[in-house]
Amino acid sequence: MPELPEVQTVVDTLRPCVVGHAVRGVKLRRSDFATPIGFDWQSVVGRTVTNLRRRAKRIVFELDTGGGGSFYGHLGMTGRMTFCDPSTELAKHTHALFTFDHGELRCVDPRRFGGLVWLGEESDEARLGPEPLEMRSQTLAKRLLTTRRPVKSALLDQAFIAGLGNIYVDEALFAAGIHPLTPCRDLDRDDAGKLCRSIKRTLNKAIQHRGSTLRDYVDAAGNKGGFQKLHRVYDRAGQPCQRCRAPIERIVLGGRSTHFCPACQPVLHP
DNA sequence: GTCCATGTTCTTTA
DNA sequence: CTAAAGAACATGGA
Repeated sequence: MPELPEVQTVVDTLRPCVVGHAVRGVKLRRSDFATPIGFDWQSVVGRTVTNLRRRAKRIVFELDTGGGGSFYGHLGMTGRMTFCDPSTELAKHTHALFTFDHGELRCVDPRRFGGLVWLGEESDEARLGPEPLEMRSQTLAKRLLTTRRPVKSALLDQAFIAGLGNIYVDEALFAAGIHPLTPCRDLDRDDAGKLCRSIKRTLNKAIQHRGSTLRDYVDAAGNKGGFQKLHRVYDRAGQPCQRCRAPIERIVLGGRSTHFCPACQPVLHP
C-alpha cells in the first residue's frame, strides 16, 4: 500500500496529532512487530514527539532528549497508522498502540511486512538512496551509468533511489516514455533529465491527490487517496493507452508486475 | 483450491 | 566479483 506519496500523506496528517505531545502509554500486542527484539518500548512513555518526518517509505518519530533518540514505522504492504479516539473499536491486526492525552495512534498491519524500528541515536540512513523529490538530474544520470540492470529494477531498489514502489515506477517510466527493460547504462543525460522530472511530477501529483488507494491504504485520519483514478498504466493491462490507444502491456520483471505502453515507451536499442 | 497483491531481505543461480 | 532470479515472510480478496 505505501509508497512515497502515501507515506508522505500519512506523515502530513499524523504530524499535528503527535508533534508536541507526550506519549502516555505504549502497548505492543505482538512482540515481533517491533525491532530490535528486547528493546523496552515502555522507555518511550513520558517523552514528547518533537518532530515527525518521512525518509524514503519510513515514518520517523523524533523524541525529546532525556536519551534523545528516534524510531520509525514502516507500513510494509498493508500497514496503516491512524490516530483515533481510544474508545474506537480495535481493528483486527492491531499490533501497536501509542496513547496520547487526546487520542491514540494505532498500527494495523494484516500481513505484517511492516513494523516499528527503534533507532535510538543511530541514523536512519543505512542502505537508503537519495530522496526522489530532492534528487538532481545529474545525480540520477551518474547513478544510471553505474549499472546495466533494467531501469525499473534500479528504481525499485531503495539503495539506488529511496521511496518509489511498483506503482510509481511504472507511472514515472510511462511519463518519461522509457521502456522498463531499458538497461540503465543506455540512458543518456537527456533521458536522465526527463526521467528525473517525470519522477518528481508523478510523485507530486500523487501527493496532491493524497496517494493511491488500491485496497488498504488510508491516511492517519482514515481517508482514502484519489490518485488511483489517474493511473495511466499501473493495473491497466489490455486497456487502451490514454495517449495513443495502443493496449497497455503487462510483463513480470524482478518478480513484480510491470505495466507500460509498447508504443509510447519503445525499447531504446532493439 | 488457485493466483495475485502498494515491500524488503535473504539465498541461489549464472 | 556482480547481478539477476527466486523464495520467503503472512493475510486476504477475486
